[in-house]
Amino acid sequence: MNEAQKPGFSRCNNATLRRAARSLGRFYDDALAPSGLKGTQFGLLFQIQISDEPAMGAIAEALIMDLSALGHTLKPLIRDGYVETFADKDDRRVKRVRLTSQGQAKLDEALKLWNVAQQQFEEKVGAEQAAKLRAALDAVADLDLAMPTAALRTEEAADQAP
Amino acid sequence: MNEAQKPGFSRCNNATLRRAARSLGRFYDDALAPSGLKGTQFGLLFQIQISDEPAMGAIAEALIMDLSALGHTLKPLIRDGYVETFADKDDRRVKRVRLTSQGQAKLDEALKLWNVAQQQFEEKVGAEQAAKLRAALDAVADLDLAMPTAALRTEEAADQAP
DNA sequence: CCCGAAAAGTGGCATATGCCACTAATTTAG
DNA sequence: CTAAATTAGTGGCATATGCCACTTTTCGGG
Repeated sequence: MNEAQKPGFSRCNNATLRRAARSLGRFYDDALAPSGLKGTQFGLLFQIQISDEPAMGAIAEALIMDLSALGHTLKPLIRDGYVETFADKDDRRVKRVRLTSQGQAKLDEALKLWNVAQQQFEEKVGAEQAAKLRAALDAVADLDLAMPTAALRTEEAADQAP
Repeated sequence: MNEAQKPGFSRCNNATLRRAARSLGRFYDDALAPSGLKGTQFGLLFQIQISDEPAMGAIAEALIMDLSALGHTLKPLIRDGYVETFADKDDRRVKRVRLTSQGQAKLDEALKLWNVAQQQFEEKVGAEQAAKLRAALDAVADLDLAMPTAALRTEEAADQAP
């Protein structure tokens, strides 16, 4: 097996990324623990806050996550009263989401904890370095990746055939 | 709210990392789909292969994942006959893991698919850039992060008080 | 040799994510 | 305007991960 053929000591970009995500995830989770929120929930609440009563699809797109996954993830937050949903006025298919006042308060509380973790992290790797890393990750996330081979034959056909 | 206090447009290192992981994860999952393995399973099988009948704890440590999580993740692979476990000769607490011949075959099969995805990715971002990114991610994963405040009072005490 | 502390896993419970099959509501052909 | 195609979500099923409470073994003193 030649060099290019095997993941060397984890040459797999995906495996490396997940490993780092697990590691950093635990750190942020620990930091946010006092608030009772997980890092993912914090991120989700924040995304909702900065958007204007976003539709579920909009959130899913922004976070590059499956729509149904978003629905699942949202449930505990709705159950705990941090978030509420309501139908769009013009398109009844669309369900919009917003923070409740309780959710806003919880987010504010978590934000303080988040700041500590974030600063701790940036202190370790350097603010500039961290910014570069985030930029690189955003670039990766927004890549237009698609398998060129068989699997997507359908899609290709759709593009090439009338 | 001042600049440093809010995650701007996702200034959260953790959120950015997870977002990228979801995105890239789907790409690799799609690529590996024909083999029936998920990206995580592929990575786990690979890790087992390059180790010498590793103990579960060793695998968990290498992948920076919770030991119990590893146990859960391993179940489907054992169920499908790709992996088998056996007790360590000297320490009955230790459970070692190895690929079955079937697992080895499956890994070889998946490796071909992985190569396509990996090359596709490196073609997009550049091999050097990808290597740098992996290095940065490994560095982040191996950071010795710990909250300085209350939560770890115990640990601090253990270090300072005899 | 016996006991309490430490180490390695297991099982249960909860969240995180995805895919697929469906349902409801819209939009677009004809 | 009506039927086909598209869009937005939901619910079910399966894997991914973590934490906590235990159980089983070891190990380190007395």
